[in-house]
Amino acid sequence: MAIVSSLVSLPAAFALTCDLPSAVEHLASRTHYHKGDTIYYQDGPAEYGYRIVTGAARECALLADGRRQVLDFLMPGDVFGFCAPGVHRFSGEIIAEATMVARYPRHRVEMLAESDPEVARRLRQLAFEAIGRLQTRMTVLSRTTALEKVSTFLLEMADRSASNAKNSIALPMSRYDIADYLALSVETVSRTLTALRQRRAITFTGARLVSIIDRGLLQWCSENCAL
Amino acid sequence: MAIVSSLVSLPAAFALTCDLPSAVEHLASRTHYHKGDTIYYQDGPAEYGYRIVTGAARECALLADGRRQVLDFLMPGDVFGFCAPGVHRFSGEIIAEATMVARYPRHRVEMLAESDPEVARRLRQLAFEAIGRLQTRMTVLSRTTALEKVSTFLLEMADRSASNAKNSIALPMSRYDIADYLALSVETVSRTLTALRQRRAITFTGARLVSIIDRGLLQWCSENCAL
DNA sequence: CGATCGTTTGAGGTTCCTCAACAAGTGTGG
DNA sequence: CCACACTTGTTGAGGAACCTCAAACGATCG
Repeated sequence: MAIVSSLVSLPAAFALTCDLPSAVEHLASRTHYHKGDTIYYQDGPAEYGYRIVTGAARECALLADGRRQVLDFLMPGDVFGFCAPGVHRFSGEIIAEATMVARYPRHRVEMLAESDPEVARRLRQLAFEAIGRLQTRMTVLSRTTALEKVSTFLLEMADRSASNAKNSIALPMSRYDIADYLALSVETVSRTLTALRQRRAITFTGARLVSIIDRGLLQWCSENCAL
Repeated sequence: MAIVSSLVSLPAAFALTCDLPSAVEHLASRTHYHKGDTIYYQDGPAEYGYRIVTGAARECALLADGRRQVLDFLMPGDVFGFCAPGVHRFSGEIIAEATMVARYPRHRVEMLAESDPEVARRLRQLAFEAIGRLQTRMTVLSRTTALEKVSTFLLEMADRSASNAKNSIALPMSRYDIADYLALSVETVSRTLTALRQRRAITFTGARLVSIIDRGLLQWCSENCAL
């Protein structure tokens, strides 16, 4: 399995979006990955932070008994890997075909943060946002039925993925990924999607192309659950 | 319901433990709370960060349908409330009778971080630790049976609470709190604890006083699940 | 074309939730 | 002091939701 397809150090002028302060972006190098590539490995040294430029990835953990857990899906603009304490507790894996990832040497960013309050502030802000996202995710994982989980997931993806078409979702991940993200079995994810389709909350253009028909119904399902 | 029992601004010399840089501790004021008090409210303004000095608290969310979710238990030394974006997304509630909480004005701490790299670094570090804790918690919530959840919970509490007696746990929270923390029903929590007692993994000195007899068995239950 | 992967659907079993009752501890007021 | 309500914790019975096992179908790829 190819780990790194091509490593290109581009000058910062090529930056599509400057999510981080320019002083940090100057430290970045960009890599083009293919589906299935691993950016970093669980228990491997955590020397870099990352940002998705285009494409998509997942952060996942392999449990002792072989089960897999998807902790987060990473979409364009998402910054990750900065908070790892020495070693990565999870692995970062590419799920979309043409994915571009910006890489930042953590040690040098840390040094930058020591002298540049703006960098420090931005890092803090990113960490706080990550905490908020994780807390929201916890409220979804806990206390929810399959219908609530899947509905919430679709709304989340509609929000995060397409900036233009709010009701058209191109899911970059498989049903297995969704299942491991929501702590459900693949079959339950599939059945729940079918149920949502039969209730005319969504339609499928393809297996991974979802259109939201009735957003109100979807939101109702994501909160209220009981059908 | 009493919200704030007594508000005492103590000089930093009274600090029991200085978890934050002394420049930050100088901004702290300390409050003594009683069981049931609320430190801050969901959707209320987030002007302060907090640290538990003694006692225990919980951070919890009230869902639309009335269900409650405990996002975290807060034990002595735990810093929280710094990452709230303007308003608190959850409420902070005291669960132990005599609980002392240190309070830090967020705005002034932020200003301090702008000029003092050490403060900024410590805040970053705290945020990163919080992220790690949340990620661990997610792996517990997902993909686990009741036995796994409760076993993991007991081990976590044994680790966090008592510094001296590693195998004796004084749980400050009720079974309801545990249930809402693990996303289980109270009955399941109770039954699972009984099961662990019958298997001689733990014993009860009281309803909230647990002793670990067979830590290996408990760890096995927390990972392997299937009995 | 065969093989593998991803997705969907069906049947059966297990876990956990819900409803219900009971016991122990605590506080209140007569 | 005791009756009473209330809280907290435990246990039982029944049912619903979800997981597991199994099979079938379409798509992709060598």
